[in-house]
Amino acid sequence: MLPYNISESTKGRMKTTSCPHKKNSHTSQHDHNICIEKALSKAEAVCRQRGARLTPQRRRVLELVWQTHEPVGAYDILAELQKEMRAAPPTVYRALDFLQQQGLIHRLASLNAYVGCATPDRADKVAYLICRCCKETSPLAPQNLSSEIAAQAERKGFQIENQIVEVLGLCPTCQQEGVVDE
Amino acid sequence: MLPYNISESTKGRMKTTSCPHKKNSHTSQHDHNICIEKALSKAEAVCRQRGARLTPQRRRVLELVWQTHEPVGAYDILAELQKEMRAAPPTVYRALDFLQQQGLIHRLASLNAYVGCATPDRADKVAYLICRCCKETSPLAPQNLSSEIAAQAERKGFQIENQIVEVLGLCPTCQQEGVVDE
DNA sequence: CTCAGAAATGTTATAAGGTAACATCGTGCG
DNA sequence: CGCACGATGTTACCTTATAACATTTCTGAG
Ligand SMILES: [Zn+2]
Ligand SMILES: [Zn+2]
Ligand SMILES: [Zn+2]
Ligand SMILES: [Zn+2]
Repeated sequence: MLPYNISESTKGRMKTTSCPHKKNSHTSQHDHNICIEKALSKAEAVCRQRGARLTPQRRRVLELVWQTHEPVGAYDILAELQKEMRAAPPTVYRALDFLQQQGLIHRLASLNAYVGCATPDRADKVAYLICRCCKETSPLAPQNLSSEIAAQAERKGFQIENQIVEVLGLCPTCQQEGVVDE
Repeated sequence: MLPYNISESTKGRMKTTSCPHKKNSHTSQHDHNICIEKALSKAEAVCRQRGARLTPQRRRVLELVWQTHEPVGAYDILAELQKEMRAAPPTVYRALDFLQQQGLIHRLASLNAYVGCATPDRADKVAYLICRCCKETSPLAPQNLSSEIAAQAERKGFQIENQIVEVLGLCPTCQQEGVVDE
């Protein structure tokens, strides 16, 4: 058996959640292949323009992140990669680091997971709503947040490099379904 | 040797950072014992008022979190506790969970670490500036941020339960000292 | 072309953070 | 007393991430 094999609990967890009403999820309401294609071609364009090397592996990892609109864990990606090749954690983390640097994905610190970014060309600071039940994410318009943060930081002489805004709660669907208790 | 023993790299890391100019840190510019005393007495008061039980262990963990204004890792606290008693990770995490529920500490998701909260009586959502070099944290005024977030969330029918705002960068001191490269 | 340096990837091992599950203890109340 | 409940103890394990070093692949200068 390979080293770094994936535990049963992790195995096959890709795309599944504890959410009882995944049927209504964003992902199932549209042709997601289009999302993936768009993301990949945009990534190619952005990297070409910047002289960044979107190697086949990095591209593949990006594709795997984009398999769903839910945040995906690094080891979920590793498990998928291992179906195709021999792979160890550093392979995945390096690719994720690269993709993050290029703004092609974002890491959600509250979930230790990654989501694809649909607008890697915009240097926008990012903010997300995250449903604690179905894990769906929804980007917030960052302008006002960022400017307020920037103003306060400037007042203190603090030089911003990165900002994390993650709002946890219940999405409309999960509220309707009566999901309760924190 | 005890189980859950602390690695050499972690051992004694409490209160140390990679920051070359810790001398200027907030912590060294004031009588920190006052901070600790204030925090503990406030905690007692808050818990008494709420009927929450600030047991000796929980109190001790809170005290350890307050040893510094820097964020402290759970295993750093464990290491300190183990100098006094036999202790395992759940002991620390349970105490941290309790303290967090009471708003006595906050977890910084971007650092996997915890800081004491000086205003546990206020139900304010919290936001922090975090220096990537010296790790000092500085709370942001959350009102405008929270109201902007609330407005956007409401527009989407999203029910907020918790929010994380962590701004990473360089504090004034570290900028002066010429810390560079991201 | 070629070869040296840089960038990317492979490989092994381990660190660091966190939780499940079940046993035990202590205290207050019927 | 005896039981219910919250807190703590204990063992074992899981998940996430990185260090360190070897090897391969790419790229550009000469
Ligand atoms: Zn889609
Ligand atoms: Zn939901
Ligand atoms: Zn202080
Ligand atoms: Zn600093």
